[in-house]
Amino acid sequence: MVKTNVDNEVAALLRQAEQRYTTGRRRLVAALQCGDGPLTITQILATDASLPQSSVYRNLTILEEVNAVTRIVTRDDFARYELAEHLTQHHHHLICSKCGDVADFSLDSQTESSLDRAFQRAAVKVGFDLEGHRLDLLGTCSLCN
Amino acid sequence: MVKTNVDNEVAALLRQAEQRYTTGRRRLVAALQCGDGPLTITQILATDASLPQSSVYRNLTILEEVNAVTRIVTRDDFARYELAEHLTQHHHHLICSKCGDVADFSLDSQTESSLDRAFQRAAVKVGFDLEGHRLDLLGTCSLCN
DNA sequence: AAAGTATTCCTAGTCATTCTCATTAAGGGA
DNA sequence: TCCCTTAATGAGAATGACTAGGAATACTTT
Repeated sequence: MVKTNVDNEVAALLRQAEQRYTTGRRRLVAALQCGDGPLTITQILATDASLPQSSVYRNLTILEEVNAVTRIVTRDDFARYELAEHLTQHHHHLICSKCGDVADFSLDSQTESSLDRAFQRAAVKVGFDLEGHRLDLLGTCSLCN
Repeated sequence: MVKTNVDNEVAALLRQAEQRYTTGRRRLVAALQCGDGPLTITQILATDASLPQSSVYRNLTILEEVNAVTRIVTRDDFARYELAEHLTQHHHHLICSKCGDVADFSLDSQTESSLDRAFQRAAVKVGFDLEGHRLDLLGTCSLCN
């Protein structure tokens, strides 16, 4: 299953950094796989009440350092976390300006690669060394309108 | 001049909301026009030392409500502010992952409009009411590499 | 099983941001 | 122009998401 693969890959990433894949970290990764978009700390704690807040913060930091998790900041005043793209797939975000929720979506690969070329051109022009991009669509989600 | 136009438009936006365009707010708008990208509170205070911190925060909030200013959150733990797009022009951001600085850039209008169409298609598919988009290029700025 | 680490998780900070409220400025009417 | 009402200011205190300290606990290796 997908879950097992992700587990294995996260375990490998942690091992490379001489970190353990403990029960708490497994539960954290499992919680992140639940939502269909990045989750806030509060949502994570709600998903798995056995996780203590301070450990969630610390382990998310470690998982981010190890490149297993990505931290996302929208306009709310708290961060959201999701599994890194190489563990899932390249995608973007739909951000609801009413409820603040964030959901995933993808563009077809043709659009995506023409985007990449345009971005690369723009970056080179100003001497910027391009590593990636971030694309968010802003509007109102289907639940809010 | 450009400056005068922006001033007039900001004044109109504030008046619509029954807010005054006071000296402090004028200085704040002037400061925002200085950088070639969104500014942090610290940068604003450095640009115009006569502005008191608490007023800058409050007035930025008001200017944002009135739609004269946009608040931007990157991965740093503090916000950046810029004049709203309708007061300047549509643009995107180059975010340096080393120093955290944010600079503006634009795509040619052809690329931009094909982007818009692709986004609209993706949004419709999931019942999302699209209002705008946000595009950031991540990498290293010319000063940092 | 014991020693040596890595990890947990409660607690107490930290710091960007927001609130409070006494003071000051702006705009309207006489 | 001079009040007069109301909005805006600004210095300091409070808030709240997040982080650091450190004693207790869980692995791992021998």
